[in-house]
Amino acid sequence: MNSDMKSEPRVRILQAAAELFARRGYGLVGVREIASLAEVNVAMISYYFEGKIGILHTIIDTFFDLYFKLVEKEYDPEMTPEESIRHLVALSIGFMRQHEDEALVMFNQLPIDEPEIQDLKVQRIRQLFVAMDGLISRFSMNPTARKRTIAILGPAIINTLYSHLLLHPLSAGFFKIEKDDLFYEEYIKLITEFVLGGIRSVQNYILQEE
Amino acid sequence: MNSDMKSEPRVRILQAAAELFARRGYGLVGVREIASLAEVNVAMISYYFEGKIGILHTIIDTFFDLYFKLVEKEYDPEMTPEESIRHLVALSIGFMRQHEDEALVMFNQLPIDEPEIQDLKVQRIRQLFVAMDGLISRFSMNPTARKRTIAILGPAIINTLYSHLLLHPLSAGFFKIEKDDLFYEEYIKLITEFVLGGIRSVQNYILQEE
Amino acid sequence: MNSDMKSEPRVRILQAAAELFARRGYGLVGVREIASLAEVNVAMISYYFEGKIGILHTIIDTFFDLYFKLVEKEYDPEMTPEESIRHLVALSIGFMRQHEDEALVMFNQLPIDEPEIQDLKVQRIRQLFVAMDGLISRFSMNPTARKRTIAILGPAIINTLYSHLLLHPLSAGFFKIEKDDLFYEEYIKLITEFVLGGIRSVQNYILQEE
Amino acid sequence: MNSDMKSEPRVRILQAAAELFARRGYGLVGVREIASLAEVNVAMISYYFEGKIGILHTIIDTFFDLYFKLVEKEYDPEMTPEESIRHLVALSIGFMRQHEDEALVMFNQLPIDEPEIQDLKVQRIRQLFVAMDGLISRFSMNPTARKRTIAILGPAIINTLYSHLLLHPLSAGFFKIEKDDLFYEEYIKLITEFVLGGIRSVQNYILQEE
DNA sequence: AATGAATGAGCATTCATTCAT
DNA sequence: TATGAATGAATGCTCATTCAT
Repeated sequence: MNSDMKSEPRVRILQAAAELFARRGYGLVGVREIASLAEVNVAMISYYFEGKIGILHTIIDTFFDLYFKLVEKEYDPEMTPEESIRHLVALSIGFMRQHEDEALVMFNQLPIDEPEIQDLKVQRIRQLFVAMDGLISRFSMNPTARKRTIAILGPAIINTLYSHLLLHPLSAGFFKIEKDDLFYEEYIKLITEFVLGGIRSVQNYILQEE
Repeated sequence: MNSDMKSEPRVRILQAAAELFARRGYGLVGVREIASLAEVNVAMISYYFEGKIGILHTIIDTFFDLYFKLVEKEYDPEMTPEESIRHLVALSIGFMRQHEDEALVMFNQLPIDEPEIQDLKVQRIRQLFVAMDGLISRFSMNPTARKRTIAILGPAIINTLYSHLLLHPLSAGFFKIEKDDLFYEEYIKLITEFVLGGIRSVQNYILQEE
Repeated sequence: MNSDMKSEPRVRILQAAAELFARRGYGLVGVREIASLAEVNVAMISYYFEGKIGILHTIIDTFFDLYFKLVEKEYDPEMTPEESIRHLVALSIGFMRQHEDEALVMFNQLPIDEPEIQDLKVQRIRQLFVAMDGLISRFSMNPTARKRTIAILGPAIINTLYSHLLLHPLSAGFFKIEKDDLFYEEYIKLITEFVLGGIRSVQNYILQEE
Repeated sequence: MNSDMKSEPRVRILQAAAELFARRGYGLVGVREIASLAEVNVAMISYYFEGKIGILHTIIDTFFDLYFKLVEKEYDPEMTPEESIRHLVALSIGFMRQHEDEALVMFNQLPIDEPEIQDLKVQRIRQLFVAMDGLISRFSMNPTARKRTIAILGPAIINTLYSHLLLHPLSAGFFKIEKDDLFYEEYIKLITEFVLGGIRSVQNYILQEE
């Protein structure tokens, strides 16, 4: 038997769905298409995930669970704020590189307002902001400044980190850049400098303002 | 009759579709839903736009046409690079505020790989990168550094500018911030500092490296 | 064109559905089967009736509307109780002969407990009992006796009237009786005597008991 | 373990199926629903009954076997015709009270024209008519009169006997009558008088006619 | 005797689009 | 322009049944 070549059906469905959702959007992908790519019977989708929406639910859930587990494991309270950010940026970009489809699904399907998914997203993004708040709080700021900063910079930084996923497929076309190890090395360096420079700049601006 | 209260059917369809596409994604929105919100007969959609995909096409096209027209009008070659960026950031954020639904459709439906749309997006995003290249070129960099910088920083900056559209609906929930004039004033200031600081930081890093 | 040969699609769907529901039960009949027999596109079923259950709803509604309209038209307050019953029995049997499929659907699909249908049935059967109460009240009985009588005899009489619809397809097989005009003439006579004799007998029994 | 509380799986399946078929109709009930209510694995249904239709087959078969066994045991050739009918009416109503679900399934699923079931029903209902013929034959009638009488009165009487099962759930709602021992005592008395009165009346009518 | 996974066919419904009016 | 009816394909899902264990 070659059954040892395939992973179990449940996992194959998740992988197939993530790939298709990322490329064509949740709404345009049919369950038959997923089942076909995953090489399972259509009925298995309802069997394992209680419907198409359940796959999306599981993808997002798993993505965040893995991410937060990773961050928790790698977090070192001894680091300086700058070291922390350098580490986190590298960590996050590496993670998104490994889970490219899932990350794209997560961010691109964000506006889907199926109630079941909406709740999940609110909860998960909140986790992200809480974590980010902990981080930024270590830069010197008064509480008010910190609140507006996190509310505005939080989304900006998250969006910056995954920018290559969203736009690079297009930009790569113009600049003939391959997304290999070398590219990611460079990407991490530049984005790290960009984010750090951006935060410092905002910090100064706020201090001046007071 | 109150028909004088309504804008013309073609426009009503575009507005209704933008709103629905932004909220629920292109694939999950049906033409009947659009027609119903626009208060037109379903057949009118094929009549005006030759199908559902034609609406998306028109939304993206119009969005970019308006944006580039605006940038062209406002661009002043006498400005210093920093002034240019300050101006462009404010301009772009203001524009996206005015065309929130259309911007969300543009960015969130990016992954849809319907060939007809894909071509359009590649062409339009290229325009964006070309414009951006012209801008960043005025910061002192050698040609190689400039290429990698634009390939990486381009997406990062674009993503930063519209970050509040994607994530703010969620972040606002946590921080109880209303998206009023005051918020946008603050948002433009901080994002401007963030982007400028980020660019300067990357510029320094590249100069050091050489 | 031969379009003048067919009745309008809405009506064809109702007729086809009544026939199939009567023969095979609501649950075993598919919308494709109905559409095929009615020679319409499947989508027309949702278009006209908002789903399969809507057809059943309409069949039951129409059946009762027609019946009550008929009874109302034919009712003559000058008749003696016995004359009234004789008239009603003949009327009802004739009506059910004309609307055989619909009557079978009505009575055989009674146990289906879809909430939307259940409500409808309760309401319609109540109408039937109210009408029956008005009739039986004219036989001499005290109020208590009348209540138990109507509660028990009501269902018995209704069931008696349509007994040939439920069981005759089978009994006819044994006795080689055709359901022609002659049969119905005989059927009406015997059932009339049966019902009248039954009511009189119960009436006597109750008077004796007191 | 509380497994000693449950009857054996085969019986649990039959009971669960009877209840569900009676309430929602054979076609609308799924095997998973039956299995779930019976607390057995779905596969057991095919194992014990060779498919869903096999359950219906068994329910009808068992219902009639028990009924005819009861009638046979209780039948007393010494009784007068009237005594026989009085006895049979009481017997039949009592039996249907005990096997309410099964009786409802039997009568309401009558129109299902699955060939396998159709044959079964024809055979069983024939048994019923034969028995009934034996009974009515003891009222004085010439052979021709007897044939039409049995063909018409047979279904009428059967339908009368189980009328409370079909319509009483609804009529009870209006008259606030509980189906307790007292109700059944009354029900048997009135239905007995109704049936006897009806038969006598038909008998007289036929004698007059000759 | 019993299970959970799997199958392929079928379900009711909705889709974007077309067409005669 | 605008409409309501109509179409055929596709939608997500559930069906009864089977099978290896």
